[in-house]
Formats: sequence, C-alpha cells, structure tokens
Amino acid sequence: MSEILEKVYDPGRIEEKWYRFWEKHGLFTARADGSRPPYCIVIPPPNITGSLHMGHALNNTLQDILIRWKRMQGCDALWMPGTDHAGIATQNVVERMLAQEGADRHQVGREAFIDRVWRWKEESGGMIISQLKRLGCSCDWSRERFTMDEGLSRAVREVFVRLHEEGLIYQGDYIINWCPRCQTALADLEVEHEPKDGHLYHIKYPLEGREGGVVVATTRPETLLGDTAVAVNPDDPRYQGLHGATLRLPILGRKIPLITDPHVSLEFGTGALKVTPAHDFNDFEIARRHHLPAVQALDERGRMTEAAGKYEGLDRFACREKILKDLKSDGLLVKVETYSHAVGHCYRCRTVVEPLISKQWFVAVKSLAEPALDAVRQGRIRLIPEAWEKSFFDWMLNIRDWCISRQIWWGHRIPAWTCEACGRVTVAREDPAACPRCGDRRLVQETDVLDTWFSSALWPFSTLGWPDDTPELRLFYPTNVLVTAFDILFFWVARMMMMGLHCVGEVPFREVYIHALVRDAEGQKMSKSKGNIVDPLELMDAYGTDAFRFSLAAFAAMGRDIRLSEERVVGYRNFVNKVWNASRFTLMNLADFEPDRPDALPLSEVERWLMSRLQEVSGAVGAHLEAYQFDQAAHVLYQFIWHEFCDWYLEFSKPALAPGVDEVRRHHSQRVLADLLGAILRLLHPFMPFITEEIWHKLPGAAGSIMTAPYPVGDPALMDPAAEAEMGLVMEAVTAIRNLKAEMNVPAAAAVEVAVLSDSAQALAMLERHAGAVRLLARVQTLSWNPDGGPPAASAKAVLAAPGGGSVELLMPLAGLIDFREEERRLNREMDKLSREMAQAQKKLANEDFLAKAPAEVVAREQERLATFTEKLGKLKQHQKRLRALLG
RNA sequence: GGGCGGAUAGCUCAGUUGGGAGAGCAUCGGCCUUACAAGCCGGGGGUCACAGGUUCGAAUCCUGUUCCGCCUACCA
Repeated sequence: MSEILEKVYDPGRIEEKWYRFWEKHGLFTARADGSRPPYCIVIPPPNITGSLHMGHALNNTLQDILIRWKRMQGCDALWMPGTDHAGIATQNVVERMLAQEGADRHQVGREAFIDRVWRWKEESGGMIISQLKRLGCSCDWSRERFTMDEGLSRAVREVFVRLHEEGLIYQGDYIINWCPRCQTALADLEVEHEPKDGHLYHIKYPLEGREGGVVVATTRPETLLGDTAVAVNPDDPRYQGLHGATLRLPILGRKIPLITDPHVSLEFGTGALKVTPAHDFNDFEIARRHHLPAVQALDERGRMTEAAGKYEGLDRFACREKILKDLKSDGLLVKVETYSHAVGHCYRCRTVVEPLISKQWFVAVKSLAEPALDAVRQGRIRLIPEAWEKSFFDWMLNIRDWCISRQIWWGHRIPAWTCEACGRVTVAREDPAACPRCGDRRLVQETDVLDTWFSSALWPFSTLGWPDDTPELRLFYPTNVLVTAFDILFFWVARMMMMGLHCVGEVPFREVYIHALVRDAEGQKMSKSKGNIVDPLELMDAYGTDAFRFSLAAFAAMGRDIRLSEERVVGYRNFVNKVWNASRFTLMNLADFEPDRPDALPLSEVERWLMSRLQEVSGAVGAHLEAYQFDQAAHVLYQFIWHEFCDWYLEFSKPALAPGVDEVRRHHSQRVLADLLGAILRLLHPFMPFITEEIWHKLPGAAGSIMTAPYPVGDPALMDPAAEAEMGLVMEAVTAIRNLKAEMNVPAAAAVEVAVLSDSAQALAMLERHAGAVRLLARVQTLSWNPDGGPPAASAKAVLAAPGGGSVELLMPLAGLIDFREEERRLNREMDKLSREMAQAQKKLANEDFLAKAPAEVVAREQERLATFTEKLGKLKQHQKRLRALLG
C-alpha cells in the first residue's frame, strides 16, 4: 500500500509553505471594487513594542475565523491590519536603551530622539506582524497601516483642528494625573487603582488666637504643606462654633481658614478635611467653589517644592516620613490608624501617580458621547454579549473630559503654535509661517504630543483613507464587526464610536464582539511579574498552529474568562491528527479514483444519513459563527467529524470501498467520500487553515486554494429524517451488541450469534438491510431473524425501541461463553435504571395539573417515553424470569 | 460605595426562548479490528453552592445568603 500521507501529522513543515503560497497568490488582498458584498474588520492594532501574547492570539484567531469564513462565502473580505505607535511604551523602550548608553533623551535632543525611535521601529517593531503571520492571519498586508504614518497623521491633524474649531478641544490649567517617572500627564483611564495598606494619620491644626485645634485625617500627610484650608460639613455639630475660624498650618505656621462644604462627610475620619487644591481632585473642586488659592508643594518629579520650606527637594515619600517625625515631636500627630485605600498607578510603569495642576489639552467629550450612546440605544451598534451595554452606558453617562496632551516626544505633535510677539495660539492643518493676528514669524510649536488613543480612535476610518473620499472608505465603512476584549472597551471602543460618528457621520462598526480574557490554568491574569505567561508561540511549536487555533475557538465561550489548559490543547492536537488520519484513509482509497468518470448509482442509505447530518452540521456551524458562538461551532465540528464521520461513516464505507469486489459501487463510494471530505475540509478551514489547505491540494477533484472554495451551507433538500432514523437504529443495535459482549466479558473477537426479535416489521427490515454492517461492526458471526421457536433462554438480552413504535430485542446466547449470574447482575442494573426513569414519567403523568396545563406535545412525549420504558422493562423482566428458571 | 459575572462529574467547562443533566480530560475494563495507540470498543461517576418563592414542571425565572473573580468610584 502506498503511503500517501505520513502516519502522524507534522505541522511544522506545512504551515510556512502555505502561508507563503497564500501571500504569493494575493489571496488576502481585498478587491475593493464593489463586485462582491463587502465584509470588513479592522484589527485592534497591536503596539509596536509588543510581542504576541495569548490575548492577541485569541483575538486574532477569532477575527481570522470570521474573515476566512466570509471570504469563502463569497464576500470581498478586508481584514485591515496595522500597528499602533504606543507613545509612552515605545518612548520608554528607547529611553531605556539610551540609559544603557549613559545618555538621556534631553542630551540627544528631540529630533535625534525621534529618529532613534523610528530606527528602533524599523528594526524591532515588526515582530508582532510576523507572529500574526505565524498564527495564519489572513490580513490584507498590502494595506497595512501604522498610526504614525503619513496618511494617518493627516487624519489626526484634521480631527484635532476640526474639534478645536468646534470648541470641543480646549487648553487650560486643570488638575490632572501625572506620572512622575514618565514625566507626562495621563488620562483618568490610564490610572490603575490598586488597594494598598496605608495609614490614616490624624493631625491637629491649632486654632489661631484661641485654645485648641481641629484634627484632620489624611493618608498623605506630606500634602499638608500645600493646604490652603480645612473644610467641615456645614451641618456638623462638632464644628458649629468654628466656621470661619483661622487655623495655623502645622510646621509652616501658615494661616488658613476653616470653611464649610457639603462635600465633606460627617462619618469619615474626624469630619474635618484638609484642602490641598494642587494635589487632590476633590480639593481642587472645593477650592474652585471657595476661590481658594492653590499651593504647589510637589513638583513634576514628585519632589517637594520651595513652598514646602525646609523640606524642599525631598522625595514625596521621604518627606512623608520626615513630616510625621516632626509632627510627632510637635505633639500634633494625634492618632495613626491602619487603613487600606486605593492608590493610583501609572498603567505603563506602575509608578504612583501624582495629581498636579497643569496646563493641558482636553477634549470636551459630553457632546460626543451622546450620539454614541444613541447609536447603541437604537441598535445601530450592537454589543455582543449585550450585558456589556450596561457598563458602556454607565461609563458614557459619567464621562469626564479627556486629557489628550502628553509631555513626551514620540507621537503626533499637537498642531498649535504660539506667537512669541502677541501670544496668540494658532491651531492649523498646515504649519503656519506667520501669526495670523500680528504677522510675526516667530511661532513656537506646542511641544506636547497627543495621547496614542487619540489616533487609535480614528483607526476604523483613517486606515480606509479618511479624510480623503476613497473607494475603500465608501465600500467598507462602516466596518462589520470589531472584535476585542473588554479591557479596552472604554479606552478604545467608546472613543472610536465618538470619533467615527462625529467625523464621518456614521458608526465605525455595526457590531462589537467582546470576547473573554485569557488567564492561566489557575485563573490568574497572565503577567510578566507573576511569571505565569504562557507563550502562544511555544504552544504553536509544540502542537501546531491549527490545533492551537482550534483550541482558542473552542475556549471562546461568551462572557467568561478563559483558563488556558494545555491538556485541552493536547486534546485538540489529537483531533487535528484524527482529521489527518481520516484524510489519509480517504486518500489511500482514492489513489485510483477517476473524478471525471460518471457515477450512475444513487446515494445509499448510509450516505444519505451522513449527507443529512452534514447539512445539519453545516447549518449549525454557520448559525453559530453568525452569533459569534465560536465554541459551539468548534464543538459541533468536533463531534460530527470524530464521532459520526470517523467512528461510523468510515467504518460503514469500508466494505463498499474494498477493491476488486464491485468496481461500480467502489467508484461511487470513492466519489461520495471525496465529496464528504472536501466539505469537511472546507467547514474546518477557517479554524484550521493549514492542514485543510495541505489535504485539499491532494484531494482529487479539488481545485485552487481552499481559501476560495465555497463554504458549505446546509441544504434542506438533502435532509433525510428517514435515513437518520434507520441508521440510528442500526448504530444503536451495534452499540447494544458491543455492550453485551463487553459487559459479559465476551472477547470482542469471539464469534457470537445474535438473534433479533421484533414485533416491528419495519425495524426488522431496517436491520436486515444493514445486516452486513451490523455483523462487521459488532463482530457477530451469524444473525437470525425472529427464529422459529425463539432463542435459547440462556442468553444475554438488550432491548431497543423501534423507530415506529414497538421494540427490538437482541439476544446473545451465553452457553459456553460466560456465567449466567453475570447476566443476572447486569440485568438488575439495567432494570433499576429503567425503573427509576419510569417512576419519574409515571409521576408526571399521574399529575392532573400536568396533563391539563402542559403543552400537548410535552405530554405526548412523556407518554411515549413511558410506553418505551414499560415495553423495555417488560421484555427484560420476562428474560429475567426465564433466566432464573434456568438457574434453578 | 455602586455595578457586573461566576459557583453543574475528580479537573476544565458547555447547557440559546423553563419540559428527558452534556463534552473534553482524568478514571475503570477490554482491544495492535489492514486511517489513526495522538488510536479503537465498552463502563462508572453529578442533591446543577445554600435557603426560600413563582410554576403542572426550575440547572434555567424571582428574592435572600455564602464564597470567588472583575469593573468602576472624588469619604480624605
């Protein structure tokens, strides 16, 4: 026998070959000519600093499944790829490189630094792209974009200027989150709050001109150096006589007022709140209400300023210790409690962020949020699963202005120029040569750059060519679906909605499929610091990309975290190997197949059964993909291919495929087998692109790439309930006989006789038609049909329900094979089980309310069940009686 | 503080309108049956977290409790 395929599938060789083939033949490239229905997904652009992690692998596998599926359905499928310049993260990477050389960016200078970043990007920034290719992603690389490339930068500038003209972008001094390490402002979202065990310090502020004082409670004693008031609730009885009093700030002795503000809680701490407008968000608001001055006690590096007096130059945490010591010696530290509270950290570098007052650029998002809210409310954008809508609404309704300026160099520089002569700020699409107000040519451009998410927010239309009116934009916008994890729902998805609606006037995507987060096998979020990262590339190396992708799809149940278990990947690797071997079997049997030779035979019963199942499975896979139920789609395919096609169909087909017996029948079976395998490969292709392409090219009659072959859809005309019923009975009979043998400890290979008894002529006819298959698969030597005089009493018996009513009894004579007592024990077990189920059904049917109120079909089904149980049990009882008589 | 999600077989998890508890792995027993030992055949295993309620009927809907996870928030 000629070895067409290796015995075990070896993915390594094949994957690279086919990816090159696809790229070479331009199979990923969208036509964008309107000749086919468009289907478009924009990739969530990975950071250029990143390398492929599990989140990427899942996210992109799901997108590729959708894109390959739609492409096979005949759509002009565009998967728009690209990367994100990741301002802070990328700058950090290059700064670290400089630090190793003993330099910093200020020594190098802005221009040279940016050159350096570009150089780094060219050398190392493409890693994730090659990793996506390794994963099999069928992105249209001919259209790959980068947030800092020329076209996208133009889109960024256009949007900035437009929003500024509309008064939706403004500049001003406000309190913002500041990262003292990255040296830049952060948006609220970029601050991650972590619970931290700290202390609540009770500090006494002495009253000016009278005895006593007011005790405040704070977690950050060092900020008292910037206090400009103490506030109490106006209704707090403890402080009624003190409103308007003057207090002396500890250590510095500065005089500050005691004010009242309803914001202050009566319950918390002492009811007295120290007000530090320059270093606390609430205090900033209070100060605005009361026109209090702000004293900046901390600088941009987190060190104390000269306003801190003798503490000037100290680091904020060192200062805290020093101040506590000084307060103690002054007798002003009244009490220290342990206290757990949330502390904000920079999402890029984990440094504790510092609220600071600073001049920054902001987007007024309220008016942008409203249309996005409406789009979701009206269903023009659908969030899937829907449960996310609530979070989305909550966030959008409480949205605060978005701080978009960053004090870094790598990014889109804000297109604003200040005139050195008259101070006028000009915001323009083109770099201005002179001040439009006074004509002076001494213009200084804003040094800040924009938040990376500002350019990401434009991604669905900037990548399609906006602000130009391109064919791509016309054809593919709005895109069909955005596939993402929930952790960037606010960061990115919401902002794309706002920008898309505002700039293009239409939603950026019609659906948002929000998938789970990948965690490790213990359910922990993967992170470098925990050391629990599972590298997707290692899994691909070990088990093959197809197995890995199929695993991810199978894991992707909606609305739940995924725990990555390597054992399951092994399981799906085995499935891939099963597909390989079923193909190997098929191809071995097709070695002499002539695809063009006519085949006059109609489909056999077995073939009609599997064809029927194939239609149902095809329909189900399509419906599941349509609903983003990737796990269900994978599961349906797995069950069908392994447990119906391989376990049963291939076994059934063996006799007809035997060479030299009936060549006409053999040729017919070959043709059907080739068709079936072709359909299975096509169904699997979006999940397992590599192995399916490899086998497709060896399959007689298959032409071109499987990528362009039509995806099977269920054809109702090929559904065949009669064939399904018939084969159902046959398979049940085979299983029942195998079961009798196994339970009776009869060797599987033993030549046994089986007598079939039935009151159903139809059932008998069905089994007789497939007698050969039953004998082969159940390993029975002879079958007898309703034998005269009945079968011997000394038998093991199984009872099946016949499809049209009645029953089928299978009797296997035990004489000389086993101990009858074993059969008695087995019978008891079986009868116990049946009795339990029967009692359940009887109880239901005895309930008059059930008969009266349950739908007729439910009642009928229950009656049918009861009848079946009763019949089976009766037959088994009778058998038991005869057996007992025999045993004495 | 507010919100969301989860608790189903030893493990990891499905279970879409309420109507016969499932899969994979693990486990036990038997098989080199000429595609596959990464395999084949067969078996065992669950008070669906707990307590109430609605219903003829609840893993599924409602209320409450416990435990776990996440998001979000201006009580310092």
